[in-house]
Amino acid sequence: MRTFVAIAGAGRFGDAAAELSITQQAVSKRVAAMEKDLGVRLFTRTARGAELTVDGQALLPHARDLLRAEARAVASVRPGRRALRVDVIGRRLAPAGLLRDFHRAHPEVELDVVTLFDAGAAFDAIRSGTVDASIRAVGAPGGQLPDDLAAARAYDEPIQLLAGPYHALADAGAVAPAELARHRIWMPGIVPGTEWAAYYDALAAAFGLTIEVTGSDFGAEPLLDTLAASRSLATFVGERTILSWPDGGGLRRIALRDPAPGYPHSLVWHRDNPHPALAALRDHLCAGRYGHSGPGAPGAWTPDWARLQEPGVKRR
Amino acid sequence: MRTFVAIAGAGRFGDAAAELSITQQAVSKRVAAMEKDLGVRLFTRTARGAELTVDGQALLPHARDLLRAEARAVASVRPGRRALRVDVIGRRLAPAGLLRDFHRAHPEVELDVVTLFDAGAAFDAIRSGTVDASIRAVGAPGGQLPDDLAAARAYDEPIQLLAGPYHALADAGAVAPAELARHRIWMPGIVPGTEWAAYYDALAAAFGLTIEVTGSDFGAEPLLDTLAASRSLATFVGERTILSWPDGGGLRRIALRDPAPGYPHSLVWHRDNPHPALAALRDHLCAGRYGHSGPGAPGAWTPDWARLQEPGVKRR
DNA sequence: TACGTGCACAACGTGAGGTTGTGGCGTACC
DNA sequence: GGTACGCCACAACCTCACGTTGTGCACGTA
Repeated sequence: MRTFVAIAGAGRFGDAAAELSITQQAVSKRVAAMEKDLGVRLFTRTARGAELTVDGQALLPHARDLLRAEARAVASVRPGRRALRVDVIGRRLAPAGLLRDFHRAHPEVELDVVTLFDAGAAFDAIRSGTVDASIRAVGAPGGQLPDDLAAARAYDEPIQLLAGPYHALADAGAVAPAELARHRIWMPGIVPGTEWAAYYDALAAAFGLTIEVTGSDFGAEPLLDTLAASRSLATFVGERTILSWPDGGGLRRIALRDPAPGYPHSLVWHRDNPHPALAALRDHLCAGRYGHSGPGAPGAWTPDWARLQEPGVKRR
Repeated sequence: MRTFVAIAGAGRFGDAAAELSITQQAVSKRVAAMEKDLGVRLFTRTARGAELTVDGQALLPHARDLLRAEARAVASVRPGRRALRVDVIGRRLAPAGLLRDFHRAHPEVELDVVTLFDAGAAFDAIRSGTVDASIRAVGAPGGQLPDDLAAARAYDEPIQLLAGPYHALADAGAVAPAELARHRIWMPGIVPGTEWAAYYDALAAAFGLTIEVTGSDFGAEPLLDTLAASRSLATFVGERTILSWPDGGGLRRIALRDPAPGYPHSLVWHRDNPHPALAALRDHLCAGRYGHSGPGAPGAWTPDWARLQEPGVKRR
């Protein structure tokens, strides 16, 4: 393809060969092979050089696209001056949605999204420069932020109850967290020691809930399947979580009020990271575009340990 | 890249090897070569298979893009069921703009734009199935449409006068064609026998103009350069023509009125072409979205030979 | 007609990339 | 904790894809 584009630009096999630092004969062979593979003639050979055929004209923009895609692919892993690389806790969860918003707002910023195993791996990756930022809850006991990293609250995601159509609360417009003490909350697959576990531990302690984490995590589909059929089981889900459920299956999201628990997503980055796009991301996420009200705000609730990354709170 | 994507999907070198019909060792070598080329590790090898590193995760979507681009490139020249291929007379002229509009309105339609040498080549290409349609003026003497082709008027593009800031008409809001008999109109590079030549011949005859076609065509830039500095020279330009002029250079477009000459762009296609997107293109272009008023319409002018492709006019 | 220009074909050599065979390492299982 | 298994890496070998040089042919031009 590179040869093809070079010839189309140069107009002569020989010039393209010089550009590619190979012989004219090699260019001729490459074109012959390509034309044989594709089954069409790409150039008309004239006495003054080579001109694109109709098929060649049609192919040319696609060939350029291909080369651009290759350049982007290589650039995405080039150390130094690569695209902004951000870790999210899951591709269907709110942080990925925030990044999609950012990408829509700043289409010029090259963005790569990755998913690391846990907060420790994320912090290590940020400190080593492997990734530029992470969006996750920070401050949980046992998962302290290293000193050379900085964090700022981006989004307190309202937590909702997810229940099937036969559940007692199925038709409730909203429910208070304390009211859930009388119901079964089931969240299989929550790994102890993670920030998720710390958040739901704090939530359970604050409102006297019992959250069952028993059962292996077979993935989202069996969980939703079970929920849809159950009269007593419900689970928590973030407002912006995308459910991989074909048609909804009768599952409903029930808002929590009085207070409304929020999951505290923060942007984490290295204090010394000079990546220009990082500032743009920080501005986008932490400029109050996504609401976060803090634990003291009326009607909202977040864990105590999450308050450090709120605006205006200085660490140390 | 294909190997890389296959491994990322399969999770194991061996499975990817089976998928690609090569040995596991070959896959291992490909990955090793790729990692050496890029200078980064793409997979972490575990006892249960291979997992993507952060760099691998960042690369994966770009690798998929690359494969998609390759598939599109190959498909663009595949005989049978390829993208809709339309010939335009120039990439900066109105027909290309119409196709951009169409692409915006129907982003799902794969569209390839090519440029053929003249009407004869275009008709041959359409009849042979090499291209699906052409947008050009048809009906000019000597360039009759073959019987197996059909054409429909798409757009009567208003013709404007293009003049520099020192030209006598520079500050005229609009001018009548007949008034231009007293001025020099210069259009170098108009090839005799083309539809362009036929159109401007008809225009000159209708309003008593003298159009100078002397001088070789050195491209658009020298022409515009000369125009910008001239007190007496002006040229005709289509309303939607994109001028490759850095800052306008003081050039101004002066509308023509009483009557307003229009250049009659028609869509040409083969009567038997079953390409599904062709119907969509025809609907888009010929549904009156772009005005065309015909030679008899008050205030407008097109050559007599252009009337056959107007709506409601049956051929033969 | 002779010459210059530009692509194609032929013969040839080298190395990229495939194969088979084998070894090391981590995990799981008894 | 020994052992068996699964999976990837290394080594040796082979082959053919692809580059090279040399030459021929077609076309346009002086």
